[in-house]
Amino acid sequence: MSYENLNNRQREILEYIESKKTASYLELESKFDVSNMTIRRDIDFLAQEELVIKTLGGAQLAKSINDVYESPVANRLSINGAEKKAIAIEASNYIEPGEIIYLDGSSTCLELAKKIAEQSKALTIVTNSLLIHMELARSSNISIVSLGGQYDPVSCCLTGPNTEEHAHKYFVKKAFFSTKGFSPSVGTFESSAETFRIKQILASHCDEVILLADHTKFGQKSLCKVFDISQIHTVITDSGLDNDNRVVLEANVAKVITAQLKESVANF
Amino acid sequence: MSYENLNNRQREILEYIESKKTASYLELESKFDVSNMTIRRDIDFLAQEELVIKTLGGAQLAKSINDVYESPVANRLSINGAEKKAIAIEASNYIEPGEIIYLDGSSTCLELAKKIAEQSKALTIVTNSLLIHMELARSSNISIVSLGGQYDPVSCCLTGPNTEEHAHKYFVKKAFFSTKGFSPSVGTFESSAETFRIKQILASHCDEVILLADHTKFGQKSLCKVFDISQIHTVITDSGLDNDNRVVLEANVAKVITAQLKESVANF
DNA sequence: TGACGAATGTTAAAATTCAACACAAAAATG
DNA sequence: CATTTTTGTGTTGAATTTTAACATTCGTCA
Repeated sequence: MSYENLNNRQREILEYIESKKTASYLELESKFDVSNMTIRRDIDFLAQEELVIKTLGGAQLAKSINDVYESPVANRLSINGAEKKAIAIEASNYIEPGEIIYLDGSSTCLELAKKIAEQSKALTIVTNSLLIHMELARSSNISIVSLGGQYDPVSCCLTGPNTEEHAHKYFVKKAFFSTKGFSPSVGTFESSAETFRIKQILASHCDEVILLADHTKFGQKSLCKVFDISQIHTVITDSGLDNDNRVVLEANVAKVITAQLKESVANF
Repeated sequence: MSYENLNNRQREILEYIESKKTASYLELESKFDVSNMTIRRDIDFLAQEELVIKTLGGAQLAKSINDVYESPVANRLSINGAEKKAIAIEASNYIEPGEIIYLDGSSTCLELAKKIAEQSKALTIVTNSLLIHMELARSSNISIVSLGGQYDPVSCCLTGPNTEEHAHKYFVKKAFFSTKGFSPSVGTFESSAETFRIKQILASHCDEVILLADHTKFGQKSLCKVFDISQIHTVITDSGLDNDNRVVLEANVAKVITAQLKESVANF
């Protein structure tokens, strides 16, 4: 599922298919100047990973929720997929039936939304992410509240002043956020200011601010600081976190939950 | 695309593939007791309609925007599909580049949204329908504004007091509505009061109220009246409308646009 | 009835897939 | 440093699948 399994050629083949929606073996053969069999094996692999679908003389894009999912957010999904999934499982277990929850529009929260939709807890979920809304809409036990506003095609989220105003109306028990970068002594960082205010509003309208941050986020800083470390009640991370960061983290936030990663990211 | 093109066997094959996600020609051959070639041609047709994807020895489900689309609204799409498509084409031609538009959450407006997404007019579109939002999100020329609020899984729309409050903020040039029933002397009717207010608010916040009503809607009344005939500026209907209704309609609304139905619903 | 068109069945040629083996380069081992 | 092992790639031909062309059946309508 995650891109790190792919070698260069496979990655390029996937990108090519992503751009053209479909490609023939012949086409790819000459484009990459390798034998038919090699392309064939690459496609076999990509098909196993469910990234493409094999057709007669070639392959086409698989993406189950086609167009909307071809968003940058969806692509980001594949990065550190195992960590995000593990964190999403821990996070979903941390949610009690009946609770009112906010999910922000990050790829990690999208994973969490998938887990939530699979379970059948009765929940009320507030979100400004179209992708999360779509995932949750599959489950009949979930009452969904969307913050309206201007749609941002890059993040697949609703943003802008009207979203912010709408956000002021809602109060939730647990608010889940992800982040671009996280310093366990300083706080969280984002590269754009787009969703800055919405995150701030919801953080001040909840009982518990929960940060989902896999170990690769630690130490990364970015353009603007969103949350001060003192605002964060709970952090859910994965077992890949090094000890130095863990010590600082545990000193600065009230609760740390660690999702256990399986040793190998097995492809069955 | 719409189910009425399909014969019984094709419909059953599709249902079978929908339930099993994938099927082989062999499997289908014996299941329907026809020759390999017949199944093959059925699958070819279903693949042309983009309902399934051909794979080596069979086919698998295509469903582009998977699960959410299995909603009651999406199913309603297939009813009078030809009429709705024809009306949607007329309606999309009636929209000028740069305009600000409202689309309500009906199946006819969803068809219109598809047509709009296919074209590349730069538009700003306000909607409270998740399905319409998803369709429009495919096009990069469209600025989408979502009315937030409580998600209603039956209609796939956002409703409730917060949606209404949000709706008060927006003013559009043309507002497109559909309806459950329509009397050309009285007005429009809905069977539920859910979206009543939102429709009313937008109708009072636009320059032009446009009703999309295929000929089957005429004469149908229902639980509650939404628009008085005097509120409606323009009606787009199809050529299947009988003369009596047409005379009354033209006497009561300023503009009537008629979408021409093709005699046969040809498969190319 | 019989001519017509649409849907289905039959067949064989063409194309594609697949599995087995061959080979070379890179990595691991002693 | 030579060697074994592993990994990735190429080649081949048999097996399978697809395709196109033609044959047949069925129902409809003059």
